[in-house]
Amino acid sequence: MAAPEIDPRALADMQLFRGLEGTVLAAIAARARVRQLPKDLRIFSQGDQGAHAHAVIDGGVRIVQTGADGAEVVMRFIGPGEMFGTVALFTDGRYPADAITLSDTLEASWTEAELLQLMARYPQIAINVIRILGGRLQEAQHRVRELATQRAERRVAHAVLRLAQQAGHSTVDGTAIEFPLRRKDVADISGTTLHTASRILTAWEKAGLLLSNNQRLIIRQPAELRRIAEDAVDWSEPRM
Amino acid sequence: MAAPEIDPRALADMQLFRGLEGTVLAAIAARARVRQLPKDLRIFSQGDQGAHAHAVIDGGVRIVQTGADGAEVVMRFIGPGEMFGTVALFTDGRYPADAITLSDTLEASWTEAELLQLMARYPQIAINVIRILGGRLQEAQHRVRELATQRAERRVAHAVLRLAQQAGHSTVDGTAIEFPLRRKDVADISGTTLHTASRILTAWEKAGLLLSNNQRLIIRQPAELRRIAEDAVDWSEPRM
DNA sequence: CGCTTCTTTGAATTTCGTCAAAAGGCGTGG
DNA sequence: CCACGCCTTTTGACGAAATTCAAAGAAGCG
Repeated sequence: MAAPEIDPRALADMQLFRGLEGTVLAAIAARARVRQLPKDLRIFSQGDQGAHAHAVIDGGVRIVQTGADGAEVVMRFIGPGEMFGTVALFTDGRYPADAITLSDTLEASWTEAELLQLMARYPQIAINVIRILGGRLQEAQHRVRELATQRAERRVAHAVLRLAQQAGHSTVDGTAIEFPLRRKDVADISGTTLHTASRILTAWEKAGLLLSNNQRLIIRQPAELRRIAEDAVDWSEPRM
Repeated sequence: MAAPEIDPRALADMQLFRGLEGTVLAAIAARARVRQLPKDLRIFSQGDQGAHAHAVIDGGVRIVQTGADGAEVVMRFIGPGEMFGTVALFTDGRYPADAITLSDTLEASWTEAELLQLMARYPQIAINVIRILGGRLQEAQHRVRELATQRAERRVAHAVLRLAQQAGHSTVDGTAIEFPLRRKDVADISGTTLHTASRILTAWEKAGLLLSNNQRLIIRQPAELRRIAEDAVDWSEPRM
């Protein structure tokens, strides 16, 4: 197991500390709380008080929001080098979603107060936070537009492509998505139901666009998927 | 009409400059570019380069994103004291949406470089920006969940309530929303069509929940609207 | 007063969620 | 090694919600 210490060079790759010098990074690393976490651990829960700034060094985290009615939406998957828990910073300090590890994960975190001190001393950090939040906001707005205007099939196509881009690696068969994805996960990212997601993915598999095996997705024809995401092709029709 | 000068006290009410002293505010006001803009003016367009930090002093602005297919979504309405154009800050400098005045509007803006200098000198400003972006992100995520899981009527209810909270002022009849809202605007914030929005609002008006006159909305029974937003009451049914 | 923009309303159509049920996989424990 | 149970996936049928199509009124503005 990794000891709770951290290589400052790992920080250099993080968006949060981009543009800082080595000595500064070392100071920041010294202040970090670093933890090795098991798979399926809940790092924080929706409504929890006491916001920290978190970052994934290795592994992955799923951010899920649950509504009063129990409906779940996956807000985001966090990979190495990305920060999370940012929304609550400097506001009411309550996390707006659950964060759960996708696999064994090495995580660093800082308290709000620490981050505040760091930002006061190194304004570049504040700029970085602003940049990160701006990017997330842009992404969220993009999703809002998708959900508001596009049909389920297109949204699923977008979601799969996004995942492939974010966490895909090439194999002989095509681009494989690293982590296991249940149909329900796909549905919860795409804003549809388990059933609709299943129908769509099955149709695509029959059409040879992708492979689905044991919760692993492999994209075989990204170009076609992109056509579906952008144009209006209906692959759910029987095809021979 | 207002000359292109600005009362520092107006800045004190802005989220962006909260917590700053009067002398500082005066300095910031001196650097601002202030413009009186006519109704329906496009302040910036999706894809434009050269991001500024903008703020509405008086009036209102509609932020609209348009997809490749021409579908429009209203990302947000900006009222007095709110900033906009924030997403593009410190990233690629390209605005991700159009900004159009809802009525005659007094607007202040600062270049990215100016804001950078101000933040370096007054770190509180950076904190404020982070807080604003965090809030916006939270709101966007909330909308994602809404769109992914709720029916049109509920979404419209939420949208109206949000607007009332954001830009409502009390009148004898109820809470009036400051800026003019076409049915299409309501539809585009709620993620539905002009027609559905019209049907829903008309039903509510018949039920006495709100008044709609000349693109002005007045909420008469916010409690009932909140019931619709949270519970599952169907006010579109004929009722006598 | 005519034109443009906005709103309302009806009817047909479609997508998608809901209900229901069965089949497939995988691991555990007998 | 097989049986059992749990979780996941598939599939069909149905219905409801909402978009689409169509058209007519209403209201503001020049």
